[in-house]
Amino acid sequence: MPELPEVETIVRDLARRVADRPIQRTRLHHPDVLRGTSRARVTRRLTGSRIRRLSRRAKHLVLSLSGGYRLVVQPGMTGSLLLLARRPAGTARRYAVLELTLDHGEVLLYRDVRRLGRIHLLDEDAWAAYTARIGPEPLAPRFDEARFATQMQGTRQAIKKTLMDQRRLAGVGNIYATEALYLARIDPSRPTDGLTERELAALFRSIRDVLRGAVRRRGTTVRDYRTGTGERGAYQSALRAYGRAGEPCDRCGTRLAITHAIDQRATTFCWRCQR
DNA sequence: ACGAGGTCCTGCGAGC
DNA sequence: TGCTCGCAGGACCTCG
Repeated sequence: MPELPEVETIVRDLARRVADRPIQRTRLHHPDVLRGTSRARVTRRLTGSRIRRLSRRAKHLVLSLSGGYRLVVQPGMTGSLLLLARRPAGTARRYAVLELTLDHGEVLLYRDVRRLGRIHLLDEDAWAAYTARIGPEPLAPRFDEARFATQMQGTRQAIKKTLMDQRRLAGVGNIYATEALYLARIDPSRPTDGLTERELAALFRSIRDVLRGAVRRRGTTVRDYRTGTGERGAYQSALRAYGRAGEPCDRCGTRLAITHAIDQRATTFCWRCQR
């Protein structure tokens, strides 16, 4: 669910508010989200340490801790991170996965309805290996057309699937891949290695435009996504293809089509303007 | 190297 | 109203 713009929004909302604060207590309600670590290890490393900073890498939230460890949270489809004045009670406690009690009784809460999200606890070396497996950040100042073209090289799988491959490009998921291809007027099922230099350039621009626009509007809330302050994003009203199957294309009026032929994921597109 | 399909989970809306 | 079915923003795995 949360793709780059959603995770970026959460980080912008919360980074300053959690930086340099102590973790006084750790409550892990669903250890099944842990990967490569155990409840005991997580509790031991978190409790009594301090949050140095909260940042984003691709679609992942990164909590850097004193002591050199990083807690990496992949929100998956339905995860969200919230800073609360006190422990959640009643229905707010439902779906709580990890509760970190900070000072002044405030609680940093990770909740995740479907629990497809994952949590890793990584030391410096493990983090280096983890981040090395992820592709470049599309909004980084140094990321340019040439780098994008290089990342897309050497595969004939559908361009939409390549865009969503986190090893090739960081942070793009189903919504923004769909939108970027619509804006660039490229058929999502085209083999990646068949795209011209010109088409790749158009796609490079549309990816950045779409992601920047979505960050500006604090993300897309289809259902579960919430910002770091618990609000809904606003980019859903700016979507031009995703979720609009059956509606007219805003360029040519043709009804937008939907297919599940690419990686079993919903893809909306205009068969007339996307070639 | 690639595509297909299963797995992890729960909730929701559609249709009967 | 209550049931089942299919689908949902992600990522990992195996198999052929």
